[in-house]
Amino acid sequence: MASADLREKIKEVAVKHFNKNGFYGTTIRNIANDVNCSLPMIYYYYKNKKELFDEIIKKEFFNIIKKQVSSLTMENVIDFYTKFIYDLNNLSDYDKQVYRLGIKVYMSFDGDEELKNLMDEWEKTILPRHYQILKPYLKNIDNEVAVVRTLVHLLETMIENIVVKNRFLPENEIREEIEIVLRGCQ
Amino acid sequence: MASADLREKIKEVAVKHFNKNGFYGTTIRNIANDVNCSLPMIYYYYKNKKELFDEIIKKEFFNIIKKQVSSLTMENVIDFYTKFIYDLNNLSDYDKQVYRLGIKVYMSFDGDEELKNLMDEWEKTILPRHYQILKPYLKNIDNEVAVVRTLVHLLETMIENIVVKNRFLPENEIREEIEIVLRGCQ
DNA sequence: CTCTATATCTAACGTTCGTTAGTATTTTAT
DNA sequence: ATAAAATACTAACGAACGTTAGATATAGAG
Repeated sequence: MASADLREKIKEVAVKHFNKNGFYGTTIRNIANDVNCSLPMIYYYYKNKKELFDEIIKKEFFNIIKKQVSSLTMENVIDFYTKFIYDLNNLSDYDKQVYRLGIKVYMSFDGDEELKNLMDEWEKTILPRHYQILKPYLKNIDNEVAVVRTLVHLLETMIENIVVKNRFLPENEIREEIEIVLRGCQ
Repeated sequence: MASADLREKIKEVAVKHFNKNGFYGTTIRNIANDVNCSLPMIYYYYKNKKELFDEIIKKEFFNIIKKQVSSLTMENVIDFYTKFIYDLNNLSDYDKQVYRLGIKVYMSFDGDEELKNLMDEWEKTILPRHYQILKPYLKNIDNEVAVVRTLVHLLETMIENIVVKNRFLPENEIREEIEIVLRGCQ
């Protein structure tokens, strides 16, 4: 097997194991078994178990998040947010599992303090970003901040449904819920 | 120490450990250390680690949930749901941690298949129950089901904020968000 | 006071874990 | 073709784990 491929395959399998059994429930031996390589090969490519876990969150998870953020606003906010959520349905299995593991860490259900701090930093940027996106459409609304907060809360549950509970969310249901919160805008 | 007390204390400490480190990251030795008893005492009161974990979910968690469900509807839905969520802030530390562990299992971030099935059964009852509560107030609304679904989604995020992320949610913020979703009712 | 049941302990068993030392194989560069 | 570097393996170490055997202490009943 070509070297870079094996390194990626290890990470891919590790994501599944960390998701299913958590950091402590995952063993290097089980990963090596599923990858069909010997146990020390994991240590050839990763310093130790923690570094493997860290790389998944720090590189893979935040890559997905950054990709998502760079998706551009459309002329219609409701269309934009509907697409924003609906597109999660079509994430690759690997991306979905990485996302799921990220949420697990985000809720401090797994991972260490350092990763949790990264997540807290990330979380702080969420509300302001959506406030910027929504601002132009919130002219004739009195409780601007509450609407943004409510929408972000709603988005969070929908993301969890798709990514954590692995459910398909139909576009019309997503749109309905977003419309209920943003009804009265523009 | 009186016998029944020790049994409860073990469970109390176990909840903290399972929350912080997950099922596999929790060791009977660490629990015994924190409880200040010898290791085999855990096995005197619980068959094994799994039974200890199971009892927390099956008895403690579902007790909290059942208590919550039995809270009676008030004349005003918005008051009712605001109180429903706000009261979570005042849960005891122990109850909050038990609730948190339950959510962890609910999202299948921990626990085994059997517990996950219990959670799935529970989940099926959520939407219908809230539909019953809201029905009288949804007369002049066309998309009844979507409103109920959106509200339940919103409640879920707020519960997670209080119980999982351990944040205090002020009553006015809770009310604002519920009002946004239920605006136009009654 | 003694017997018995309950509550608690020390010590250990066998297993599995993360990790590494040491060695062999394959690829690449010259 | 051969030396060097990269990739892979077998085997093992020491530590920690879940669990239990067996002994000891405590308390209530007669």
